[in-house]
Amino acid sequence: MYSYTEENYLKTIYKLSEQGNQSINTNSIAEVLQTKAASVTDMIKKLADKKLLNYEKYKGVALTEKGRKVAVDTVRKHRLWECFLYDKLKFGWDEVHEIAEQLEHINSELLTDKLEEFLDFPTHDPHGDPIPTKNGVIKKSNFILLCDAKPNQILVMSGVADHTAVFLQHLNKISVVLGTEIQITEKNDYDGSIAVKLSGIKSMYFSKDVAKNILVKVK
Amino acid sequence: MYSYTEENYLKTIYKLSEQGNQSINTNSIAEVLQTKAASVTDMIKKLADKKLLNYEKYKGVALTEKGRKVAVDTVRKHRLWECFLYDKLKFGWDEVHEIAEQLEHINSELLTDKLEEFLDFPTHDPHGDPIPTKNGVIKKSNFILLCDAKPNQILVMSGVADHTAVFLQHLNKISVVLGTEIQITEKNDYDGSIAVKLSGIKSMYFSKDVAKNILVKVK
DNA sequence: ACATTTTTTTAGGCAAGCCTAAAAAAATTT
DNA sequence: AAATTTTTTTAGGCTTGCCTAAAAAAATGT
Repeated sequence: MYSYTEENYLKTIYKLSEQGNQSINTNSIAEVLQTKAASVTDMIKKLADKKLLNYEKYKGVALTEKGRKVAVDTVRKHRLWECFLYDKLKFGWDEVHEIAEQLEHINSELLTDKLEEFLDFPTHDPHGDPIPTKNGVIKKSNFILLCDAKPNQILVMSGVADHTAVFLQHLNKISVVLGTEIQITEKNDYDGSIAVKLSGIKSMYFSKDVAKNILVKVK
Repeated sequence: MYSYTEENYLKTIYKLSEQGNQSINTNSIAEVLQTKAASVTDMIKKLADKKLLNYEKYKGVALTEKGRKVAVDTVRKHRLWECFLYDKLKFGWDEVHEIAEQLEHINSELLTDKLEEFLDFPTHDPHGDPIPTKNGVIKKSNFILLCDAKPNQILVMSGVADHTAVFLQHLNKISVVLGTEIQITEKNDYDGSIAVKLSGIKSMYFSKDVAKNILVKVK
């Protein structure tokens, strides 16, 4: 239906909208997609012709409902494939993204549905991101950043704000995975670092850089 | 590494070579790939430049060892994905080919290896075709055509010569699947039809068209 | 052997998706 | 408000993979 490239543009615009930006500008799309502004303008025109987004010269773009559906479906497929790679093929959570970038473009509604069933209708991917339903509904998670959480509560590691492989590998090294219980024992205003207790046992320090990229919920 | 299109050309040339043809001509490639002879000449030149095949003007082409490896690996991935779709996602054997045509181009050696392990190292795909090993070795099956088999022996349905969805659906309808026991009770020279007994119970007739597209081995 | 048909290649062109360089519009600074 | 900077768009060009039409080579028929 839509090309690999078109789907990637739509997905990128969708994700930029989610991050609060109202209307998405050419340069930010170019940056995410590692391409040039002129190429983005070309593609934007094409997608506007196909009614996938609204575009007014020099004013940025916004997805139409049609465009949003395509984008969300691509995200859905991406996250389902990540679950498959992680749960069934035993890939690490730092390895699944790249392969899912390819798999998300496989075109078969029946395949997506059967995959979802095979995985037992997962609600979140291996990074804690919610999986859109077939109808395009995404349940907003009520996770908070670890750096914003109150001390002493028992928190459950539920997701990441930084999805890069290096960050995920760092979390592996310090044994923080989805489901790990975290209790903040001390907050340092000076550098934003925190002292934590993991699974009620292991005490350690998290730098602000780490604390601001871990999503938790109160147990 | 190689594009979707390049892999499809190599796979097509490989399959035409397997069917006995020594050197593969332009028109036959065009026919399989549903394209024009001029386009094939274009691509052949490109693949020859990349040392994936040997090409002499007007003399047809033959894969190099390098080209054969790419082709066989594509076949390997295709058949492994077919197993996944059939065994794990419960697709019918008439539905798996089309989706595997997309999945076979996913580029990750680790993924292929982990998929193979997850499927428990299958040796044959849902149509009875052998799965190449990681090193590119394909075990030649010693299956024979049902129409060439001797009467009264107990035969085991082991593969198909015709891979079209209509034929596979027809086999579904008459309850012939991989593993079904078939005994030829009568051969009719006039029209090539045969009388068979399925699983030692059900008697029925197979037309020559059916009998010549079923592969069996002697039990 | 020569004429005809078939196959293959060449030539030139098109769409998708990318690029650079230049122009135009918008935003920012002074 | 004018000048400067940044952002965006346009113009023109590239590669990949496809096409049609015409030319060239090979195969076939007489």
